[in-house]
Amino acid sequence: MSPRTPPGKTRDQIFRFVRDRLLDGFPPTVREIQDAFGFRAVQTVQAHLERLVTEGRLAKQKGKARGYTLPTGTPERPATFFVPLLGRVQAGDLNAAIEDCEGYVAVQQRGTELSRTRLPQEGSSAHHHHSPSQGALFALRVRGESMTGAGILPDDTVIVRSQPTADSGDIVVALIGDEATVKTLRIQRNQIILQPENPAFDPIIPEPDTCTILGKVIEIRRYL
Amino acid sequence: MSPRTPPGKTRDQIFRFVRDRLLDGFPPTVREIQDAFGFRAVQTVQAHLERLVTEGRLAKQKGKARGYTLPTGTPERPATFFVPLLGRVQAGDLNAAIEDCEGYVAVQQRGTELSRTRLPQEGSSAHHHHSPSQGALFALRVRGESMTGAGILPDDTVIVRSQPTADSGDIVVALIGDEATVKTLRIQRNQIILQPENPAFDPIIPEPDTCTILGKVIEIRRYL
DNA sequence: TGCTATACCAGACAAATGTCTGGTATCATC
DNA sequence: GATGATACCAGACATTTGTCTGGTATAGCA
Repeated sequence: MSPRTPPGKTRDQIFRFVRDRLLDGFPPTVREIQDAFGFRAVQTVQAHLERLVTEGRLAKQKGKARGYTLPTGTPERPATFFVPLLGRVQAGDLNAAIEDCEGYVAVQQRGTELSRTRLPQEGSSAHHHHSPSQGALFALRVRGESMTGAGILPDDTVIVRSQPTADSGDIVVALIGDEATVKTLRIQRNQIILQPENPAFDPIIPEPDTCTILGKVIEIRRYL
Repeated sequence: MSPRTPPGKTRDQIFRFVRDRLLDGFPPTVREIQDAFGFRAVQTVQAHLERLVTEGRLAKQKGKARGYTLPTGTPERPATFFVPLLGRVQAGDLNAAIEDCEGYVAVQQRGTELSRTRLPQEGSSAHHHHSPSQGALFALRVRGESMTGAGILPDDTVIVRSQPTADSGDIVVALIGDEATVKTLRIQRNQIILQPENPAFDPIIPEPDTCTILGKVIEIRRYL
């Protein structure tokens, strides 16, 4: 029999082990934990895991292999999913651009977008299509210096939530003619103004029906 | 028998399903995939998975439950892992800050950092500690306006690679006294200067041995 | 002393899950 | 038509893995 450890200490180490494995994307089995700690009985591990669950530090799916997870919805591990990084957006055809994207970017669910939570159980249905419907996310590389005043530099990546309208003051991606552009949206007297955040650029007041709002920028990233 | 699908299409959807599940941190079983797609035979799924592996789109651990993983970072789909988001960094004790972090941020491997890949197989050993050793990543929330000129605003999140030194011109996180700060590093005549990117702030020329470079900023994020 | 809680062990059972063998059907190509 | 490739099905088997029952030992406490 292995030497006794102070109450709670082994359990704490087990928790970290499991947590690390979960963050690595590969949940451990009870026997893997057993081996890692050198226990000679599975039950030892299960007792610890059971307590970790009752303490709320872990969640489990009964009977499932590798069924331990971090409790859902905790800031410890927000849901993560992939959004397509679009190369160029041609006139209106967002669907095509999404099908034919440059790659995918990992985005984490944030507090305000609880609506589109995707639980592991729901999964993706078999014939699920990426669609730029209301609420879908995509990523876009920024061109030009028109938004430097808002801390958006050329070559930054913006994460965009598709929506046909936005509030005044939101940073949006709009399609003017054939080109997608990032600007601050201003609405004055029912008129749409696309406002650059750089004194060297002039506001754009698009003719009606020549401008489509693709969505609202919800995140900005820069890779150095 | 279900209707036939065009060659490769079903497989592509299976790949996405598996990939999404992996990013959610819970690899699927073959039977879960089977159910999700409505197949009446497990073998159907396994044939697809086998091909995905030979095509290099998936990797697997033979015989293990939920044994499918994404292959180590291809440029198309870079490896994604979670780095700790530190609350406050107290004097020198980065280890403690990492142990006691606010949460985790999903970061994708980028071209230059091939060195520190952590494979699922290596796993964590039982008594493995997170250590901010050379190359480890962590995230930090930016305070203050001293870097607005570089497009880094208050409350932005920076992703940092731990390293004890950096090149002149790099944006770094440095520990001065008790406080962690983000600045541009300048080295002139063997002297270290921490340069704000905001005319309202003065450069910091730290006394020798009162300044530790925690690491280099490799990514910046802003959530709107 | 007895009681309870904790840490751990031994061995078995049962469910989940990976793997296999052998089949049908459709499509394209020679 | 024959051939090969692909998509799919049916059912079984074997391993992995979760779960259970019953046990020892140590520590703290009334």
